[in-house]
Amino acid sequence: MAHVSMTAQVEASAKFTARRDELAAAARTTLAELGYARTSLREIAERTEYSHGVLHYYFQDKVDLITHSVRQVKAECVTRYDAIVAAAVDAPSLARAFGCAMAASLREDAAMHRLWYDLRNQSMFTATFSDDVAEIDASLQAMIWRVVARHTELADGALPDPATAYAVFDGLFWQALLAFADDPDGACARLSERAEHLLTRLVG
Amino acid sequence: MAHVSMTAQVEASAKFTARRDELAAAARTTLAELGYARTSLREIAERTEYSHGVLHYYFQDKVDLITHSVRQVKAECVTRYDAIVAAAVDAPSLARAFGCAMAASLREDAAMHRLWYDLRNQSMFTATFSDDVAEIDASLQAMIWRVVARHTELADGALPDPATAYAVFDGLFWQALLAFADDPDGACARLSERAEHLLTRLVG
DNA sequence: GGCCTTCTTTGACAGTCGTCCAAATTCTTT
DNA sequence: AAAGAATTTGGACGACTGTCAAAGAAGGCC
Repeated sequence: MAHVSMTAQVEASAKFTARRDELAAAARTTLAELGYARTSLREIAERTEYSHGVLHYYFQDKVDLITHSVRQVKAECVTRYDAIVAAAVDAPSLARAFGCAMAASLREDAAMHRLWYDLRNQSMFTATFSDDVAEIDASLQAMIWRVVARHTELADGALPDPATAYAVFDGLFWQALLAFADDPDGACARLSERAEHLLTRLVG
Repeated sequence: MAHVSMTAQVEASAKFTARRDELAAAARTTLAELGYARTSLREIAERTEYSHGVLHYYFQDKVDLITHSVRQVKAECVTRYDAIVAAAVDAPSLARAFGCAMAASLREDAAMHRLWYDLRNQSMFTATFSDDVAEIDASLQAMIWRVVARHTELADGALPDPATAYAVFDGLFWQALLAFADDPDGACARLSERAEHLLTRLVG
């Protein structure tokens, strides 16, 4: 029954990693809600149906758990604008769709974006997540660059460099996220308009 | 001896606020070094010549102390580019001087900027410093706007809005600060170049 | 000198934190 | 059903936190 034992093992392993992801997702929720500074393992456990001790069964320590959470963040937002790029037929409509997509992302995933900015900030002090953060940051920059490069193709404009393009839209998004708490609708509307305008101005 | 008593009081008060500022400066140093999440009152006290108990003699509680530290940050960086604006004779030289000034600020005050971004991030979770943070943010936006508006005067270009201008240069600076840890010289050089280029492109 | 106000230290307190572990429980296999 | 492995629990630990109060030191005033 070698293959039976093997499938049992992979099933057990799959179950193990599934629960890992489940707990890491709870950690993500907690981090997004309370911020890194006030997130404790007991707070995370309270967002699950388990007790706090189980976290050390599935993760080596707190850093291991949070690292897993950080890695989950990446998958959620790295391909967000690719559909828009693929569907774009001319530069103005791409710019408009991009602005709308940014605003939608802000509206729907504000908590996750707060978490991301918080963790990215932490990486300046702890250096524990700095590798993961750098990797995600590079992915986001590449994502923005796909939008900008496509817009340049459609508009026959001048290209900025990828880093500048990312920095600019990132600054815009951060500002909108800060304003989102007070005035969600206004923040989304302004972000949409400014992102569209900035894309056309930056590469046109 | 009424006036003697009064001057004594004034001197005592001055001494009191002077020590407050001294302790708040130590808190600032600690926050910049360790980050908000790991800054404790005992860590702050270790950066002074006093013991940890004295902090509660000069400040009501931890929030009071950190609020004082945040307010100190403002005075340090709100008029940083004003001399450049006053001295500018034409648009290209203003843009160049602005880029150089940003790079210099990054090089000389990297720790303070890290602190500022960390505290601004915290304001999204705690709401304790959100008023102070918003006030400083508005001051910084006004500072950037003075640069951009002056450049527009000199170049006869189109004006963006103050919020967008601030967001764009803030994003640029944040990115440079993150890169500064690995490669200080390169980060400063790139920031200088990009800020100069972006200013001319944004308003020209 | 001694007195009184101001300032500083020290130690304690109640909580919370990450971590660990033995016991209890659930699930799987025989 | 019995036995074994895998999973979960909940309490304990030492360390650290913000806060506070009592004791002590320092300095000006009589």
